[in-house]
Amino acid sequence: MSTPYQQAQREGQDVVRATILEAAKNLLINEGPAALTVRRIASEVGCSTKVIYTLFGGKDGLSEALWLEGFARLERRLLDVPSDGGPLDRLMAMLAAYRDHALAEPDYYRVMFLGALPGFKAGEEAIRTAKRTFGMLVAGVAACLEAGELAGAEAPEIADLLGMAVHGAVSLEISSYFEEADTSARYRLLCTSVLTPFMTRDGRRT
Amino acid sequence: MSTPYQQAQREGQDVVRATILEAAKNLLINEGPAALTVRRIASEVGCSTKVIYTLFGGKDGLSEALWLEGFARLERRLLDVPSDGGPLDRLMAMLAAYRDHALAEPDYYRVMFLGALPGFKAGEEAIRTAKRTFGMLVAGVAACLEAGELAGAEAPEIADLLGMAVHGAVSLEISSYFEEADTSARYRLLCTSVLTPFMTRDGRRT
DNA sequence: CAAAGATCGGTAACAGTGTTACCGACAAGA
DNA sequence: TCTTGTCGGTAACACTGTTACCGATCTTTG
Repeated sequence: MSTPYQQAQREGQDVVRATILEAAKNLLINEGPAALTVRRIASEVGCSTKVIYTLFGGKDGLSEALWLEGFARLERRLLDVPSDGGPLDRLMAMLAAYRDHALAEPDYYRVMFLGALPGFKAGEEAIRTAKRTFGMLVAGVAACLEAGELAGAEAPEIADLLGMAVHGAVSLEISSYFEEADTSARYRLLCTSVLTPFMTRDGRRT
Repeated sequence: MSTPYQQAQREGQDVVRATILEAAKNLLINEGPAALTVRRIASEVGCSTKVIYTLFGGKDGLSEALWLEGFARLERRLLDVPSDGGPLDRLMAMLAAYRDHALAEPDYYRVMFLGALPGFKAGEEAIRTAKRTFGMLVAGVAACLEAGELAGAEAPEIADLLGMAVHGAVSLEISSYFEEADTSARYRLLCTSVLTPFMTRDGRRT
């Protein structure tokens, strides 16, 4: 029960919503999370702050939209990882892609994992999305288990270990806690170290 | 060249400074980083906001004081780790103490490593303090290398790996990204996994 | 077709935040 | 004693997220 006008209006609102979100994304990437104020975004798209409140329900809604966008980008990046070679090679490539993505757009990583948007707490849909993205890592580990290149624990367990280590490495690197140049080799070393106890003779040969 | 009055005044300022810092610490632990506003702290100790600016030079100065306090607490905790057993046992105990401390006072950990105080960037002294605390971990690893319980890399390199993994585990656990109960065992598993590639036969026997 | 009702959005305000200009009170030095 | 200077309280400024008001526009009704 909706007139064509209502439908058009709703579509128009979707366009406006997308435009606002686009402005917010540019602001986040170009000037960092501190620039993400309601007034600034409104002035960027040339509307009043009220529009953001009716379309996003406040800054938290906008924060959640950016959160989801960040995970969507990460997911796209992980899906782009080629699957030449064995499952273990692919898993390592996924871990490398995770770091590359975080370093390429660190402010998204700050929004997703470092609480860069003060006061924002992820809602239900956001958490489901995060778990789905993390599931790609679990699947990568499961493939290695099936192929016999890893063994000794369940896939979620190993994926948890990888997730923790990888997150620690990336977040410290983003915060520039370390200052050495060869961070990439150290990252690879961390990943292989975590996986070593689960490597079979088959896997080690690779 | 200072009159007794000036000295007394300076000591009095030190007392006031300590009082304000105490109020800030209580506020941080009891109500979290969001409650740390200049006006709130001033009203807590019953003075004007101006005092905080003259004694700390703004909120950043107070943030840095809290940061230093957090590292001091962590350092005390790490120094309390008993040294019964071999160096590797002690290293593992230090890693466990690191997590215990972070989980016991998570808001301090948020201040130190998760940027809970928006806009605050660690200064020179703060970074030196952080490096000194991290040096305790390096020393723990070095002891293992000397005792022959670890081998295969330099102490700072292994300590970096441990630091990244441990930080990732703790920060994800604080953010309650995982929801399982047995996080302690998983943490131990992560630590041993990272160390496995560097364990000698001697170390493995323990 | 005109009038009543509803929804959207712009203006301007409110309650917060960090920060500072002003100004009175007090002690040090001439 | 009088000037000088420092310290601190008051009140403001610029900024934040958020919302009450109110005019404009569209839908529905008589």
